[in-house]
Amino acid sequence: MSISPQSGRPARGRRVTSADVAGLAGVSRTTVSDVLNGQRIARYHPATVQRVRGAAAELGYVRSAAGRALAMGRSDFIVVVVPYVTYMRFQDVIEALSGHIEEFGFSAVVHFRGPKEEDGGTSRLLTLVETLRPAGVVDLGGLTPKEAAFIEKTCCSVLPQDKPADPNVWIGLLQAEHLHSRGFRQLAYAFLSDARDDPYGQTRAASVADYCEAEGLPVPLRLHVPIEPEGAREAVRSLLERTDGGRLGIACHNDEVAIAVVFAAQRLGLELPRDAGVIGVEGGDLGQAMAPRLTTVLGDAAAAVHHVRFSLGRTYGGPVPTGETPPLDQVFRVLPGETT
Amino acid sequence: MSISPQSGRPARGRRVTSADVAGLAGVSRTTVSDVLNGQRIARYHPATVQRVRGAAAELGYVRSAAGRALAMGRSDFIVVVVPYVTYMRFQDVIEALSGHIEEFGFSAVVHFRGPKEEDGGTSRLLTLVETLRPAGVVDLGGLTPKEAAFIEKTCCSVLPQDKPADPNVWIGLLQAEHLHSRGFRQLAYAFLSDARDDPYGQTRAASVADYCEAEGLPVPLRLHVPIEPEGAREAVRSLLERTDGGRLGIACHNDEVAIAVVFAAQRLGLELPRDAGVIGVEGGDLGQAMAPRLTTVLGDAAAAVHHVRFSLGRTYGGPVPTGETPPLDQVFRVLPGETT
DNA sequence: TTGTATGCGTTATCAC
DNA sequence: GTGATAACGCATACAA
Repeated sequence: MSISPQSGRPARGRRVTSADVAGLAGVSRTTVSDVLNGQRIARYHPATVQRVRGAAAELGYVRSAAGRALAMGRSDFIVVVVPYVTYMRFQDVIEALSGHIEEFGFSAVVHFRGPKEEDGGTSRLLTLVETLRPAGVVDLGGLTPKEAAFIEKTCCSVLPQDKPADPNVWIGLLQAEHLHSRGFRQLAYAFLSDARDDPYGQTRAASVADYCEAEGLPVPLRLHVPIEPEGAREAVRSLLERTDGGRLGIACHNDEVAIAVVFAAQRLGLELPRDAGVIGVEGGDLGQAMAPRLTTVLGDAAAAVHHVRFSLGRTYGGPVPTGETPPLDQVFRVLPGETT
Repeated sequence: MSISPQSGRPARGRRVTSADVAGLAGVSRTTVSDVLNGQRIARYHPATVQRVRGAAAELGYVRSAAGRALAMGRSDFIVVVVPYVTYMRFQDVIEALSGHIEEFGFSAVVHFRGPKEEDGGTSRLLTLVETLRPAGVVDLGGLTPKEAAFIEKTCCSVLPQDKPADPNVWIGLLQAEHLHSRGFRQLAYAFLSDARDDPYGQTRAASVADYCEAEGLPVPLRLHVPIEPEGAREAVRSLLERTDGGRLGIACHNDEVAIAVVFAAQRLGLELPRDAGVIGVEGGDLGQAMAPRLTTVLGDAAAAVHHVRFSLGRTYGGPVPTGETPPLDQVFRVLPGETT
């Protein structure tokens, strides 16, 4: 049994351990652990606390994730699962989410899902989760119920637990509502024609369909639009052939698709919004910078993930977040342009 | 001291450990470790190897990252550092990178840098690195030399070690070259006007400037373009005031900026490419779907990060990757549109 | 209020 | 060829 250094600095090259801090501060490792975790800080003499903190700072001590995870049975990481979708304003979401997660003392680990990577017991995600034993998993969509159940059972909670009105439902609704309010009765949903599975698009399209049914509008048409002039024109043309010639309101998967549709329609001799209406989503300012200005659904990334903060607070009992979760109708709103 | 289960299945609820596998297979933990890591597999009896593997599979055993990291001194994670830039085709890069990383048996942990988050000893990144003790760090740009040195010193290697011709240099060069070849002699670089620090933009602008100097062109102008109609128009107008009226070639930070510039120029009565030229970058197909079709620099995300695969192979001595790293002029190329 | 002993799951060293 | 044992760094129940 080697003698742990009871005083002085640890040998250079070795990583600083809590024993080193304890040695420098002249206390036990237990004390160091308690103080640095703010566990039972009240019980210790203030001077002791200061000594420990000073020693830790002086040595540049930082807890080992490995040791901690091993002892506690789970790590301080929270895995953020990003579905396999093309999502323009994506970094903003991650940024906001990371902020919330770190506020609770965790570190965000972003995991991008691959194409058609479901179940199969041995998916990358499941392996990561079993390997890393994270404190939690934040689902940005695309997690199958089976997977979620598996994760919950084997290791940790999946947030948000209470599916709080999927934002995609709201987005589809806003798009349909807006188009209808502008006098479009025959609606269509434009998917991004792409290898991606697009769980978001499915939900939004379904939401549009629900709106139409509720309002007594015809069943919405569907089209798949590639981001490329000829393909987009083809898609729109084939769409027009399927209509009775009435004014068509097209809800698009994102602003990229919307832009492709707008120019395809123009090339086909349609005039917007006289002959057809187009609305995008994701509030890229991009659509606003071009002509015609694109009508779109503007989203506040930070607000959109705000409810995760509540889930975190509830699950990990940290400081209760202040402020209310913004209602969805404040998170997303229609930004009227010149295409509807 | 509790008796470890020497046979039978482990208690339900407990996680499966290598001792469980050892028990079921009737061997020691050492053997399990060796076999499952393919360490000295030749020395063991084939039947033993099979028994161990079978037991592991049956129990659904998966190594604990924590235990492994603790014993080895470092984890099997590789941190991918994403700079604080808006990067349209960003998911593709991460995807390709993750693929490479997992090919070597590591897991990718994507870390997004925040705004103005440099040095300061206690940055999020440095904490993560010291906490997680990753096997390596992949720098997508934005890591200061000081930070890189610190990381290399305290824990692990930073890839790619041999800065292989920064792609951004190449991008700037391509843009400048193309504009020049279309007869534009007075160039300008359009930054994205945004809170982001934009290490990419700086490099690209510098590259454009270098080209101009080498070719005897006037020093390129600079402008900052917000993605929004009025602001963009203002930026372009103020740019025009600073020129002698000659044809202006504008290299843009990305396609978003380029689109904003194109429409701003149109609104100011300029006709492209007669009065001015605009070239974007990032090869969003987006620019191709609109009118006028945008001239842009098309990039192959997978190819762009291919050199990281080599760095990985060199550093971790895994299977030597096959195929050559594609030269930069195959990774990026100009896609001519109607704006130059 | 502080120290001691033990376990977490893995890998490495060495004895058999 | 295979097995026992000692770290690795931290947290925690328990003894003092």
